[in-house]
Amino acid sequence: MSVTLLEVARRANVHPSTASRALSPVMSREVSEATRLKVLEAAEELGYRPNVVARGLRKGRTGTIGVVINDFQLPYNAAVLRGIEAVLDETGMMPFVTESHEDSARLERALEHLHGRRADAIIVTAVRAADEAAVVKMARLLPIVLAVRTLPNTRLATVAHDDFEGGLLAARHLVALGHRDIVELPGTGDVSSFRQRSAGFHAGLQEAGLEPASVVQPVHRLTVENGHALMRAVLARADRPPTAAFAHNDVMAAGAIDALSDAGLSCPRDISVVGYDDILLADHLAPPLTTVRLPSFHLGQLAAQLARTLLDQPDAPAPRVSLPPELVVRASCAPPPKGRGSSPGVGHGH
Amino acid sequence: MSVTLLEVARRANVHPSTASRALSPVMSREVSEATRLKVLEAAEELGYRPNVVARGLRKGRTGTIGVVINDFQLPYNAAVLRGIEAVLDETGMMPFVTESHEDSARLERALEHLHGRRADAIIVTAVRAADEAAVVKMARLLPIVLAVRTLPNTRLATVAHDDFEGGLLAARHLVALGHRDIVELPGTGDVSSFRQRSAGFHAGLQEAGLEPASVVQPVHRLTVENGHALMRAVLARADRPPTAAFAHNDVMAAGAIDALSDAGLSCPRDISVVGYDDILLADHLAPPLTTVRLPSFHLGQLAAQLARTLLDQPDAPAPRVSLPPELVVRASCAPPPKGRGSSPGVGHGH
DNA sequence: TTGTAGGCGTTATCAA
DNA sequence: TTGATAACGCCTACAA
Repeated sequence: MSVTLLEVARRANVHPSTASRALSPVMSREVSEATRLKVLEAAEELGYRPNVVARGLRKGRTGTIGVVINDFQLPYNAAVLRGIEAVLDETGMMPFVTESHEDSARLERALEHLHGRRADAIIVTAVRAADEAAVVKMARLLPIVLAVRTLPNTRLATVAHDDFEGGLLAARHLVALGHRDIVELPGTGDVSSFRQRSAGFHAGLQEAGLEPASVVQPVHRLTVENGHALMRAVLARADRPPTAAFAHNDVMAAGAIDALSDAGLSCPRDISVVGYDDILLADHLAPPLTTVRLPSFHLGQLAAQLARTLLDQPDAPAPRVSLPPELVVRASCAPPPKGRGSSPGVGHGH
Repeated sequence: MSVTLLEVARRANVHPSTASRALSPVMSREVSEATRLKVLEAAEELGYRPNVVARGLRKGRTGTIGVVINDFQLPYNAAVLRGIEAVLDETGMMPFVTESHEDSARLERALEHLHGRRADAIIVTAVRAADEAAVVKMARLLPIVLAVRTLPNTRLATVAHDDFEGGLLAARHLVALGHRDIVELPGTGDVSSFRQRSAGFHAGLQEAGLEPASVVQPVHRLTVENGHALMRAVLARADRPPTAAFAHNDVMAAGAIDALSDAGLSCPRDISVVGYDDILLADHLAPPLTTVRLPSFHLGQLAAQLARTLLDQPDAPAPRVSLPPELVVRASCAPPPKGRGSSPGVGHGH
C-alpha cells in the first residue's frame, strides 16, 4: 500500500507525532530545524503522501467542498465550476461535484451523499423551490451556499445575479428596436432565476404598454429540444407570429431559431431572438446570439469564497451577494418587419 | 456535530457493532429481524448518515473515483463526465473531478491530490506524452484508466476511440467532394488523439495522391482563438487559399470559420471546414458543422466500468478498448469553387 | 445472534 | 523540543 507517516517517522528515527509536526506548516515551528529536515528528507525519499481521509477523520475537516449542479452539459455550469476551482485551488481544497438533473429526489440524494462524505460545505447551483425543505434541513448540519439560483424565503448565504434586471434588459432591447409582438419562452417558475427573468421581462413590456403576444407553457428543462417545441407552439397558435422572442437561456434560443427555419422563417429578419447566459460559442451560432450575460465564472468564485468564509465563521450572518447582468448585443435581433412594429426607439407610449 | 453510529446504537439499545451490522446490506443477515428493525428505526429517527470518511479509513476504500479532465469548458468533457457519473451512480460511488488545463505540472498535482484523498482509482482524460512518467508512477499505487487520450508505450488500461480512422474519414470526405487543396489545423503531437487524427488525415490525403496544401504550427490548446489564428496564418501564407480545412476539434473549427468571415470568405462556398468531437450545438453553428463524432458519453461509461473492474481485480490484465468514430455530415462542407478541384468522387488518381 | 477488542492514519493534548 | 497516548467513526475477526 501507500507510505504512511509511521514509516516516515521510522526512517527519520523520530516519533510519529514529531514527524507529523515536522510536516505540518503550522506546527513545524515547534520542531528543531535539524529534525525537521530529517523528516522532510525521509518523506521525500519514500514519496510520502499524507492520507487526507485519515486526516479528515481526525480534524473534522476534509478540505472538500461539495457542489451540486444541474447538468455538466449546460455550458454555463462549466464556467461556474471553473470559478469555484480557481478559488479552492489557492488553499488546496477540492470541489466534489454532483449533478441533480433538475430532479428533487436526486438533489436530496446528492446533498446526503456530500454530507456523508463530510464535505466541509456545499455550494448548490441547481436549487428549485421544491428543494427548500431539504436544503434548509441540510444547512443545519453544514454551511450551504446557494449560487445562481436562490431561495428567497430562506436566510441562506446566496451568490446570484439580478435576473429581474436581466429580463428587463432583454425586453427593453426588443422594445427599443420597435417590437410590439413579443413572446417569452420561459423556464418554470419553481426556479428563482426563471421567475425573476420573467418578472423583469414583463415589467419591461409593461413600461411600453405592451403585453406578451402569446403565452406558452413554461418548460422544466431548458434544452434545445424544448426551445424548439416552444417556438413551434408559438408559431402554431398565434394568428400571426410574433416579431420577437425572449428565451430563458441560450440553448433554448438555439432550439427556437431552429424551429423558425423549419417554418420557413428567418432570424432576425422575421423574428428576433434574445437568449440568456452568453455561453461559450453563443457568438458563433447562426445568427450570433444577442443575449444577457450571466457572470458565471465570477459567480463561482464568489460562491467558493463565501463557502470558505462560512467554514471559519459558522455563525456569521449569511450574506446575499448579487452581481449585475449585462446585455450582449449581436446579430439575432433587428427591427421588426415593415408594418409590424412601432418606429424604433418610440415604443414607450401608452 | 453529526449523528454517529454510537448514538444510533444507544438509542436502539444495542452494541455499536450490532448497529453497524444491522445497517450493512451484507452483514444484516447475521442480525435478528427484530433488532435490525430497531436499529433502522433509530437511524431513521436520528437522521443518521454514515461517515464515509471513517468508513474509508477502516475499509481502505473511499468509494471515490478520481477524474482528471482538461477543462470543464470544453464541451466534450461534459459528456464524458456524464458517462462516468451514470455508471458510478449505480453503486453509490462518486467522481472527484479535477482540471489539468493542459499543463503537466497541474496534472501531476491533480494525481497526487487524488491519491492523497485516497481515490480508489483514477480516470485520466487529459494525458499527454510528457505525463507518461508521472502517470506510470502513480499507476503503481492505484488503478489508472486512460480515457480519450492514450499513452501507446505503456500497458495502462485504456478506453479510447480510433482517432486515426476519424482523421481518415475527414480527409476522405473532403477528397470525395473534389477538394485537392486541403489544410490541417492541428493540435500538438504530444497528445495521442491529435497525433492519430493527423496521421489518419495524412493517410487519407495520400490515398488520393495529395499533400497538405500548406502546413501550420500545431497548437497546444484547441480554443476558438487558436482556431482563428491558425486559419488566419493559412490565409496569410498561401499564394492562394486552400479550399478545405480539417480542424482537430469543433471549437477550433468555429474559430477558423470566424477567420474566414473576417477575410471576406465564406464557409462552405469558398472553404469547407470539418471539425472533430460533435459537441453540443455543433449543429447550430453557422454553418452547421460537419464533424467527426467522438462518442464521449459512451467513453465515459466504459472508463468508469473499467475502473470498477480494476478495483476488484487489481492484477487483471489492463484492457485497451477502442470505439469507432463516425462522420456527421452537415452544411460546412461543399464541393470546391469552380476550377479549384477535381470532379467530385474522382479525386483518387495518382 | 450479540458483544469485545483492535486498528485504519493522523493529529491534539499532555507529560517529560 | 520530543515522546506517549488517546481519539476521530467505523468495521470485522474472534469470542461468547
